[in-house]
Amino acid sequence: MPELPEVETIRIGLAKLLLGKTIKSVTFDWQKSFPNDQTQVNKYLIGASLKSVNRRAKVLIIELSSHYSLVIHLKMTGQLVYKDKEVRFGAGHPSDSLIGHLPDKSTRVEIVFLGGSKLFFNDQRKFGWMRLVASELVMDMDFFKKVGPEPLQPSFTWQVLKQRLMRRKNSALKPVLLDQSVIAGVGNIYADESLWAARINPLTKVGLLSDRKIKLLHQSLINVLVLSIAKGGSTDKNYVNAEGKRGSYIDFAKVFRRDGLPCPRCGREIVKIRVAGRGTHLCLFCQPDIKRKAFTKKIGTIN
DNA sequence: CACTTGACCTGTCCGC
DNA sequence: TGCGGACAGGTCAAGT
Repeated sequence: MPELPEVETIRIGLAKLLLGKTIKSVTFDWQKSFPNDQTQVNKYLIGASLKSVNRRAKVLIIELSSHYSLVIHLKMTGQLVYKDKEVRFGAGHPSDSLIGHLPDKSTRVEIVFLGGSKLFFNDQRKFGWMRLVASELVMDMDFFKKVGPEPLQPSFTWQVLKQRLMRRKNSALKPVLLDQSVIAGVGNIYADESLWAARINPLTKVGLLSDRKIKLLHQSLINVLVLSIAKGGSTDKNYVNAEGKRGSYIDFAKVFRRDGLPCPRCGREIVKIRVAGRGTHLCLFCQPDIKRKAFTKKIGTIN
């Protein structure tokens, strides 16, 4: 669930809360969540201070003074929550926070800083991971070597999008948008939302897209991602920011998780289908299947 | 080689 | 109320 806007929101929060802090100790309860050996942890993590917090695609990279970095992928249910000694979660409006007492049963890694504040890596489904990697080797990790362009960089023009998409001409568009080697950071929520905004059916073959449609998709992707970052991301079930707070983008979503409700543009019912194994939300009227349209036209001609 | 399916996990929800 | 199964959806590996 954490996609580009959620990870970016966490990055901004962590940068504000963690920079300059020194790591005192680390504990973990699930080997796969943090597979480094104890020698490396003692040498490069304990005693190191935090220099910067960066993001590439859906991955966080916390650079340490030891010339090592903590590379973190939250996958679907991962959370990174900072807790200062003084901060009391549960204070404020109850709907603001999903986090109660920490650590809890989904806490996989707990990092304690000098002074007593803590960073919790929670992950219900244990798909996420955190890894200690020499900073100069981070971009050599397999994932980064093949990952596509950042959609919010100015260099991500519609022509770049077109060129990346056209490597997969025969594929349905949606799975291509989700492919991190094509574009970085887009997941299920923002794929559905940007396709709705651009009025493109998710099953449309990439090779059938006109330049006009690609320009529209390009702008829609950027609009959706920028708005979501401004709203602090989407909280569907698990996602919270570095302070344990929800994001509100889901209130602005037009189709995602809105099956059965009226399309905000035409009023017809939003449907949920399965595309490449993933739940996909769309308006069949606003996002007609190009193939089906062509077929209908052909029948019409025969008649 | 392009594309699909299964594995990794746990919690929740739905039907019987 | 319990129980099995589907579903949630990011990424890699394996299969067609």
